[in-house]
Amino acid sequence: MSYLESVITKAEGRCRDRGSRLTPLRRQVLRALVEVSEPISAYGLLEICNAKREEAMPAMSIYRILDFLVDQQLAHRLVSSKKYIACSHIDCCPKHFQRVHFLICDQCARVKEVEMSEAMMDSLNHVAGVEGFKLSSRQLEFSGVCGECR
Amino acid sequence: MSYLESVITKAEGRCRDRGSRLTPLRRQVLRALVEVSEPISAYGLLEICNAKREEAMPAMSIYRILDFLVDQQLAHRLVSSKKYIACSHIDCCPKHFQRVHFLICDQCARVKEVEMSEAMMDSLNHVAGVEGFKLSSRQLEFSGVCGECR
DNA sequence: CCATTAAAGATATAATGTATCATTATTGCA
DNA sequence: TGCAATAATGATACATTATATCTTTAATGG
Repeated sequence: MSYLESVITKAEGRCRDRGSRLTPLRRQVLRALVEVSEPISAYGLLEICNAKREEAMPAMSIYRILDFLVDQQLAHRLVSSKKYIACSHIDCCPKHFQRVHFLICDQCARVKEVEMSEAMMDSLNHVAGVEGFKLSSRQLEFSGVCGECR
Repeated sequence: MSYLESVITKAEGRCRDRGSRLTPLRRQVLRALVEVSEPISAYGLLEICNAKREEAMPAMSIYRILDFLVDQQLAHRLVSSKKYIACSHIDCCPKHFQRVHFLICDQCARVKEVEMSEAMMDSLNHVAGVEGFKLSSRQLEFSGVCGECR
């Protein structure tokens, strides 16, 4: 079984566990997202999907489905670049999702998911706490230059 | 002299020091941005400015001017909400700008600028470094709930 | 005062994202 | 099974955010 197929199977199981369904359309979108493997815009992904379909789906659908995939922790939305990327932990465990953050290369735009240590998150929470804020766990996006581009 | 006027005067000086000009139009936009004091979209700010003008300026102008203000470290662009806010350090020193990050309240949308300690930035750089990344100093946006909303 | 450069105006359009209502598919239950 | 309730998708329209490009006006330095 190819990596792609095993990812889809895992994803399907995870959805089922959460009481939701990875429908054929959603599966198609997820498959395309995993295949491109780099951040892609909603419309970019729509174009790829529609190229493979006889009936084009509307933009609304891709947004709905991407929302669903993010919700299911199968994909991430990168707010700084308005792009989407498949979660790099689909095929292992979903526990990473809460502490995942992103390193985004300014030059090649590639993305690396990283996990913050408890200690680091504690420090960040402390900084916020001094200002009276309670941080909600949300992903951080760091920009920089990746090893390959240096 | 009002706070607003002192801010504008400071801003003008800072621009001059950097060899650029805070033209009347740019001043008008900055003034409006300082006055609203909360994050506002480019088009929202455009509307406010145009309400005060006999001749409406085009959308292009507000984007150009906001880019300029961000460049001059007089304003910040909040990428997560696609809004702009005046830098809270216009009237003191510009040295903060490099280490400024944002706490954004999920509920009231208000924003607090915070500075990270050297130690914190070192830790973050270390995490990135392990993955081969060299972070470029860019602002981070943390979401959470502010003291007043809790 | 004129040439050069910077800023602003004008216009069009691209890219991103959402609202809403109709239709189709799925599921659970009598 | 068959039907009601719910979930997903289709279709359409439109709102919001952002940029490209060319023209005109203003400022600045010699």
